[in-house]
Amino acid sequence: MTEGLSQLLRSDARDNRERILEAARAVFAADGLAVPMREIARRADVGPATLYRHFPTKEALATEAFADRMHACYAIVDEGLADRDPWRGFTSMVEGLFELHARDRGFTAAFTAEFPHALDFAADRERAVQSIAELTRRAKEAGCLRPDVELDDVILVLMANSGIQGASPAARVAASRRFAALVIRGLQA
Amino acid sequence: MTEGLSQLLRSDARDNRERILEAARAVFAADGLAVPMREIARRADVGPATLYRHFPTKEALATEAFADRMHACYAIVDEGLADRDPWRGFTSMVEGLFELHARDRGFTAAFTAEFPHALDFAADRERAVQSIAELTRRAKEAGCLRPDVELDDVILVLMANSGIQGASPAARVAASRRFAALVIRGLQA
DNA sequence: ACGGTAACGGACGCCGGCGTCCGGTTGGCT
DNA sequence: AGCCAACCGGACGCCGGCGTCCGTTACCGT
Repeated sequence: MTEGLSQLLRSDARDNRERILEAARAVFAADGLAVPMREIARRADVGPATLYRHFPTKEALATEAFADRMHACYAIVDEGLADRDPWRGFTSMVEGLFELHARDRGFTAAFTAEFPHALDFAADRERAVQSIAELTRRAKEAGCLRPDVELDDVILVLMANSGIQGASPAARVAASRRFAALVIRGLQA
Repeated sequence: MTEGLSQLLRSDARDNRERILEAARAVFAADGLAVPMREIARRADVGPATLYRHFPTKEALATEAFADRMHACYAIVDEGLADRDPWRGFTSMVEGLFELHARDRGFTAAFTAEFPHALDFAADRERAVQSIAELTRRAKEAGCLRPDVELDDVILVLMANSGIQGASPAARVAASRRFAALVIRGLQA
């Protein structure tokens, strides 16, 4: 869909659109979703009107900008699902998602639905959640995961991970890793 | 200090000050620290100027408003410290702090130093942190806590707990309790 | 009861973000 | 080369929060 539109766009428009998305990704990741639209426009070296023409609302911009992170999410979950060892699949999924969220502040906020009326990819998120549920079920069945752990608990720790804030992204990632180890220990049978 | 000033204040001023603090506590707990000062003034049935006269900055207001929560923090930590059983002291401390933070959104934000330049009670927090460190040391010495757990890990889970958001306070508290159980399991030897 | 003064709060100007309009520019097609 | 339409972005008006000033109110001491 994006490529389809891009083909119909004039070359300068396409360039601008791409630079806007790049700037949005960078600034969202670093500072979260609360940044002014104009700041993104500035970084993309573009006027405000151009930004608003391409993305009428911040939600639309975020949806596009986070599409790749969303795919990364799928990749992580699917990779875990593909692993023969259910427990290793489960733990790698947790670790992977934790790190992804630790690296990108804005995506974390978007994923945990801090957004006014939920992003467009709410449905996509649902799909990921179902895969996580499957992964959880398998790990539990294999006797590696404590039997009283529910899907909600996994969502819960994901939310909790988003609470880990730190000055530098590096510190966040490091803290996130330690937290992952602790959580996995707590979930293990 | 507060009572000292209150004695010197005229009766209407004292009333207003108290109503402002009450309103601030309520609205901070429910909506966090991001609420406009004027909203607090409205709820306290007071003009903006009066609010600013009593508390020149939002930081000053928050410091006063959260004083009681801070005392509750101390109480929880000291209670844990007073317990004969180091492990039970440690776990009750974790559970107590988790619940306190789950009940009050604003205090959580303030405690995890989300505030611009840290609240005045940064020193107080330091004191609490030292008590937590002592509690951690004892639990580790008793062989109940895993030996590789550091103070930072306890701080880490406290931060993580602040990431748990929910529509209703009740939901937050419930989620927080489950999280506490999970964390304690992960920390146990 | 009455004067003096502490305290109140409505009203003001400032600032920064928002979303949009329109004159100018530039890409693409003949 | 030249035209047209798509596209750009500076500039505008709006809004909401901020912090302060000053005329008015009402508390307290005599």
